[in-house]
Amino acid sequence: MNEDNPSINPTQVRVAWHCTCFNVRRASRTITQFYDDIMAASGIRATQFTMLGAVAMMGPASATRLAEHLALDRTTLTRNLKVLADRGLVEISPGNDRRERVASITGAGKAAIERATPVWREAQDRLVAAFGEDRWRRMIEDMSDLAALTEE
Amino acid sequence: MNEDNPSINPTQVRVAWHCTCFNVRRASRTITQFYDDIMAASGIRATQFTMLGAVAMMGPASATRLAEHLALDRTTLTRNLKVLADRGLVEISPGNDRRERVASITGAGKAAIERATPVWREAQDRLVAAFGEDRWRRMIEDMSDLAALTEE
DNA sequence: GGACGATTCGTTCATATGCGTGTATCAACA
DNA sequence: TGTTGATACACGCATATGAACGAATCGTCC
Repeated sequence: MNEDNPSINPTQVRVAWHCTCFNVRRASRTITQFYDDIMAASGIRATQFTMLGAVAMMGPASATRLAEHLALDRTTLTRNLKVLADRGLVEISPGNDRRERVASITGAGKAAIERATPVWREAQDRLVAAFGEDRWRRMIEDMSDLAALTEE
Repeated sequence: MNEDNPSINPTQVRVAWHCTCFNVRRASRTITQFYDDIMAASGIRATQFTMLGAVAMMGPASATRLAEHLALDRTTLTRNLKVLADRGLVEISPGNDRRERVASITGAGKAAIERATPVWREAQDRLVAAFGEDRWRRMIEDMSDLAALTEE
């Protein structure tokens, strides 16, 4: 490694503040907290709400299929799912293929979704109202397209 | 908890796909990987590049000040900084106030920034080109505004 | 029916993220 | 000067994220 202590060009450093990755990660942090604060009373976080919804919607589904659908690493999904399984909100059972393990929503999981939906909606509505509905809709599409673009 | 196994309204579940939090987190994941894949050869990740840039730009700065600037929890920042400190890219030293510990960039840290900047720029340029420059610029502003809006 | 590439998954390692609790220090005030 | 509220931090707990490696299983082709 070059150790000769080169001086940093301030412009070069400052330009990093336009980094797409930094901006999207920062937004991800603040928005997650915004949702989690409002959803705290429901007992589940925004990330878990998404995961539960995916399992409920896709029915009994393998980890690989759920992961692809959420653009999430398979191992990450398995572990996030385990947190929900430990709380009895989803059930992990063997699939037809003996390699597969499929996840399905439980009664408690459905109840948790029902309970969390109003607070999720409150968070969503407050954010959309504050940001402006048209602008919000446009940004969701931008984010979705950007995810599709950078997903290999 | 309500255990009577209510049936889930498909519309209600599907609506979660419009969740701002889900969309921004998914984009965060795919974009981070996009940058990290391209930047892999440089030896530092996009998150670390941001952190190094912040330390370089803000000079010797306390964890609290850096954290506020990056909209990052202070404890998260301390630990992320430790990874860089263990590799000799930043230095943690006591500040004037004996409670404080300030971080500053090292020679190796500056060299790492210099080395990583071209590959970071390649990732950034490729993404901007693929997404469209005007649309990209607008989206960065949207994300920045949204972060400001949800940051309390 | 066995060899082999492809698929599905688990495990381990490392990083990223935030919360709660407790401790040291500081600054200001009675 | 001693107390007291505020500040800056470390540490432990829990979750979220992905890479690398390896094991089990499946399907296919000889």
